Amino acid sequence: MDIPTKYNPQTTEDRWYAYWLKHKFFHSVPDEREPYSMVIPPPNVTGVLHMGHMLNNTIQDVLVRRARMMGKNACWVPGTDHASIATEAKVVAKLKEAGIVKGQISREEFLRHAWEWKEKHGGIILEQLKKLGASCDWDRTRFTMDDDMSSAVIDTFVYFYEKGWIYRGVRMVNWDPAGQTAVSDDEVIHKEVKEKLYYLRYHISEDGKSGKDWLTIATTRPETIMADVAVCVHPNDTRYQNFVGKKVLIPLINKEIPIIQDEYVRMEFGSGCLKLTPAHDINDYNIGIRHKLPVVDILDPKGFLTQEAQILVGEERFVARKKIAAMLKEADLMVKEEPYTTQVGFSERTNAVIEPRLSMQWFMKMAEPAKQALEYVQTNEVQLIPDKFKNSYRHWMENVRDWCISRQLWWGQRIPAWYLPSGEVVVASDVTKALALAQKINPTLQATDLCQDEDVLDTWFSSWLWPVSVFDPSIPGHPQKKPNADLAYYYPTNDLVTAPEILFFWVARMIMAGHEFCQVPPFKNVYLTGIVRDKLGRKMSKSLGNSPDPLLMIAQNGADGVRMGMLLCSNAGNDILFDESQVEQGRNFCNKIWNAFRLIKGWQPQESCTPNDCSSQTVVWFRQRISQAINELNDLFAKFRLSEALMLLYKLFWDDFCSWYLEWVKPAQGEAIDPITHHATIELLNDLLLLMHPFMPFITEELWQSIKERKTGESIMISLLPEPYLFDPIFLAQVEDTKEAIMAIRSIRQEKKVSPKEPLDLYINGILPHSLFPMIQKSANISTIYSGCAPDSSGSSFRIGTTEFFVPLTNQINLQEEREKLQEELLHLEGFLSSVRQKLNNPSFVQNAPEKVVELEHKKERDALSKIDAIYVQIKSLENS
RNA sequence: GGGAGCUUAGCUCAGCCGGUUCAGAGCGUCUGCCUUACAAGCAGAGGGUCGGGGGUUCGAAUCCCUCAGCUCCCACCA
Repeated sequence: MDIPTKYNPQTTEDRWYAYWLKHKFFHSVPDEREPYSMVIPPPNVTGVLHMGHMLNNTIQDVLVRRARMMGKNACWVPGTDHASIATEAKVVAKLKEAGIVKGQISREEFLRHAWEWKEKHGGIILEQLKKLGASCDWDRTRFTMDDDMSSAVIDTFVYFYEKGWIYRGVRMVNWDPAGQTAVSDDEVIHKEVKEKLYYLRYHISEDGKSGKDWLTIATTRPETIMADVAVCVHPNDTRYQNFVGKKVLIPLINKEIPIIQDEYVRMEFGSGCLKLTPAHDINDYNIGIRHKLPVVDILDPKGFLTQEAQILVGEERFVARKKIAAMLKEADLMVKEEPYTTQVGFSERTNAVIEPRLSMQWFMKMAEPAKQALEYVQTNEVQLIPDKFKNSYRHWMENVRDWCISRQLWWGQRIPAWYLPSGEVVVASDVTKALALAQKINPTLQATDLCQDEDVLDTWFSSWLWPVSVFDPSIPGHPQKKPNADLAYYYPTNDLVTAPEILFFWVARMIMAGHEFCQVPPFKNVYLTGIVRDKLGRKMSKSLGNSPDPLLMIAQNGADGVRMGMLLCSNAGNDILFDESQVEQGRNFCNKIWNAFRLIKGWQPQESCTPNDCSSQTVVWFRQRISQAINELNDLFAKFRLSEALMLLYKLFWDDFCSWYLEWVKPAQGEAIDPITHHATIELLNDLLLLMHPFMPFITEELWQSIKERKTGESIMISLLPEPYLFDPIFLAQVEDTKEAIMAIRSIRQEKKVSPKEPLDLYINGILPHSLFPMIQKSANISTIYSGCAPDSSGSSFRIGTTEFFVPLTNQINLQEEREKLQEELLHLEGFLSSVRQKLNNPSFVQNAPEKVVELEHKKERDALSKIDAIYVQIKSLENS
């Protein structure tokens, strides 16, 4: 036999993936079967596979492969997201390297570069998914900026605008000075930052001149004082009563601003005086509105100080902060500075510090859609797994704010709004329609008079359509239209696998869009994975360098091993602490499967052989065992407990099949196997491979193809999972007792230093069926098994349930030791008995506990008594010998 | 500041609508083995007063209260 002793994934994986592709096994078209559909959470088009993707997509692949093997028409739609900010940032950086500045080229030119970049790097991540074994329907690959997908986005915008849910307004937004765009609240990450709290001296103005009195004002942002429009104190603050109505001078620029009162101010914070800077702080902005204060904006979109600032013009905001601090000190206007820890918002995409900024943006009203999206989850029409996320989902949906959907970028769907010279705006899906609308306002207008909005839409404004538009992009914006065959068949999808961090801004919004355009939510189950962390619990990140390279890992351990390593430690909703040694376990398991195959492959059945008692009983047992396991598996899958399902298969294969089944049916050295057992074994291995295939697609295909003659075009991945036979739980439990007996005898051998090669006798007194004796004989090397009580001779005894076992041993026995062991067991049993009796003698127990529980205690009592008797007999016989 | 969750063996976790001798699994550890598929292996073994304290109950890892530690989400406190 020339099969290598180690499984080599490299030689098989690419071959089988190509085979699957060639035969279009991943491809799905609507037919009469029950559909099973799923859409991939589209990764960033320019992204690279990381561990989070690995976990996420492994889970999806397991679900989809299993559904396919259950006879369903499985369709897993892949694709990528245009990721407007992230991609635009990358393209800008790339252009910069080539000496091209974004602001100096036209929008069209920039987009040409962006598309070029997308074409070049766009498919990488999808190619990587193939290495993992992902069985996506690649013919359906979508991109959120495909023409028809973009049309869907535009039509959706027009639809909601006409419905009155989209509006335009000046608001304080989260401004990303690096990306130079507004971002939504969800894209702002708050981090704790150690900063300084500066206490500044604002002199009271005496006719525009610096008076002798002054107020101390605490701020973390001294560079914004030039934008101050007032100083604010609490109405109840007696310290400052006298100053209210007076004016102070802004330090350095000596601009006069009023001292006002507002209850927002916290008297105990800082000095109790708050400087109001409406242009650069949301709270100040709101107070400003209440008091009808002006707005002075001193920052440009890039975060540099403007002419308005009068001083430090052209300085970057953080540079300006340092410089102004020095200037204030110099001018003796700095009372003190102290360390201060505060929350600062960072842009998720560019990591720049978010600048609150007033600007004209487009918003979508969320109150209405959120109500419906909440209800679907509350009623479990959309089931969150695990459901602990329901609470925070509800909290978010009940406190949802309007969604800022415009982005000051070029890469994305451009907002379909056109401005008239008069400043009025019309919204339509294209310029022709826009002109028609405009001409209703002013009939003399020409297309050239219209000016389209420069902004694009938030990426999520396209992603929320994903489960609809991948099937039928003509439906978003047109709910009255008849859906095409794909949408009618595949929608709603079954499961969605994604990360909890995008539960709100993606999952919830998909539910909203699905409801609006298809009247039903886009999926039934949402499986929320955890975050992949390293074994120290740190989030895996590029900067920490603690993320292993997934492709390298696959190359070293095989995709099956990696998939298994990921899944073994991942429960829905729990973060996974990933350690590469887990992948080793997966690799080892592949090797185990491989070697089981080697053994079976090496057997040469001989027609003249007939099954012995041990083999036939073993086959009967394992058929039932596998059936029991199938039932358990179905249950675990129904609850999405994938790692437990995998563990069950791991133990079923390694322990039950390899350690017990194969050892029991294995012919003695030099002997041949009988054809019946041989055939049964191949069938059982076949079933095991089928069951494992969703988790470990490659090795199972490789072996499935080799254990039997297969025709071209056949594949394990399109085969049906085995159906369970009837099984007898009592019989299965008896086999478990049999295994325990064998282990006990092995343990005695080890303890008494009796070689496994030396045959022993065994006495069994109890209910174990004789049909199982051959298994004990074979695995424990027992020459004869006697039924009945132990003889009066030296030896070692043990009990399993109420069955007694006795192994006669001649010289090896230390009577003293044996007696002590029995005494110890006796003591334990008596203690147990007394605790049981205590319960039974307690009237309130007997009265209150369910009958079943009381009866159980009685059984415990009887069993304990019988065991105790047996031990007494044993001790007595020890003394006699 | 508000909300959610976690704490069980050296590690990762299951058990938690109270009641099977219930204290479990995998990995790791220790001991003995190159035993005719596999040393990426085989056979054995050890290991936890279920975070601390209190309560409810005939009975608590499981329910309640409290304290401690950790994590995540949300939030406009200069």
